Amino acid sequence: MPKVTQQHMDARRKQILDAARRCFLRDGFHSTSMQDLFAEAQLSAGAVYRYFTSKDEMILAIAEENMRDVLDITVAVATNRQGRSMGEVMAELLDVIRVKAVEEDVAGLAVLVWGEAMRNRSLAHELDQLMGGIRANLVTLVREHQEDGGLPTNVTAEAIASTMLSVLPGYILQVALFDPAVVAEVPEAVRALWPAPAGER
Amino acid sequence: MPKVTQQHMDARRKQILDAARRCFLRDGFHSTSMQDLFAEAQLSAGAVYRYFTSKDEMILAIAEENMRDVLDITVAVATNRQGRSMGEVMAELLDVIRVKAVEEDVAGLAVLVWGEAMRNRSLAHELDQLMGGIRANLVTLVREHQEDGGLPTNVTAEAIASTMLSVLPGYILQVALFDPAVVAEVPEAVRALWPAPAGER
DNA sequence: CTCGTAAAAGGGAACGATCGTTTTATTGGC
DNA sequence: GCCAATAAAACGATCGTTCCCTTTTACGAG
Repeated sequence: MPKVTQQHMDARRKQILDAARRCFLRDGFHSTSMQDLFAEAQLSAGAVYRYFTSKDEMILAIAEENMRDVLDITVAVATNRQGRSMGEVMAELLDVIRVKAVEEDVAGLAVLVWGEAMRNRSLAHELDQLMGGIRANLVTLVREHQEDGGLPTNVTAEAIASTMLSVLPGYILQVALFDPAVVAEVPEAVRALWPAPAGER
Repeated sequence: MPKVTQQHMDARRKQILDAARRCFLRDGFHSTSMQDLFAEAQLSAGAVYRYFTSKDEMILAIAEENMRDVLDITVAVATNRQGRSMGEVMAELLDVIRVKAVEEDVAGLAVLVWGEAMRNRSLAHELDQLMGGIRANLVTLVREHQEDGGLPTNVTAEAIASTMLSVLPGYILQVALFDPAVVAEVPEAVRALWPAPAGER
């Protein structure tokens, strides 16, 4: 017989996760102490440990949430193609990521997750699946643009998609760590590098 | 009046740094304890602290060494251009990085450094300078290939170079964390995406 | 060449601090 | 008056680092 409503529990959980996000972004996963986190969440140890059994579980929850966000972004952008060139799709993807980086620090968290995946095999596996999912979305796009002449056909669609995919972490890294002005021109360049074929312009 | 030779001290320092590299790659910077490191180096605490005043100093030394390695690689590849297409230069760069990733774990260490830069502003600044240096090398290459028609001229050379630069972290991330087969085709695709202009083939 | 010596290098126990977590005590709604 | 929810103190473990003692080293004197 719960004493509080489900929505209250959900709100508490969100309150804790939001505080954890801020702490982790400020100090990194392992330099954030649980004491820091309690203070940030304005809760006691007992309260937090009622919702999460360990620090690792919180790290995992936040990492997975961030990976879901990134996948959702790419699916949304890749689905809405309607005759745009490959460069236009990629440029929009980068722009959306930049916005989400400013609003929710999606980029900074992603960089932290990469580092954590280096010493956490299951997290690395989840990251592998995330990137595999993004690549799958890109492959179908690439294939369409190979057929209409917008992309070379002497290599596989998978190879080109992997290259497009490789642009994302570099962009995310720079948005997370440096002045955004450094990569401000990249979407524009991406559009120029992979325009619509001459016949369709 | 030193009591041991300089080369002995250099050897000890290298012995410690090599052990630290292995530890950091295995457990990450902050989950590696100094005790782990003493055991890996087969030295006592007193011995290690004679060569490094703190753990952070060791992290910094290893991070800077790795950044120097990456810059050296790009300078070497970018200098040896001799009429190759932009795609060929980038493909060779990726291939060299893959080899160095297997031999010396350059890629894994780079991913760790990115994460550390998130909570260390001076390290982030050094990383910014590293990427700025790589971009500077790419800009001159891009400019040449814009002139011979191999790359579009409706965007700046800096913008295109930034895009090329963005491919590197994504490639490094995947080489460090996943099966290398995942990105095996990328160099080939890069060659196809940015070939020499038709007139020069 | 041999030995004595000063000083640096190395070993390892021990330090206080802080870690993540658990336990205990108290509160407050039903 | 019960019981979930929270707060706060306390836990043992382990952290990075320091201290002190022993060993090893280079080098000058005989």
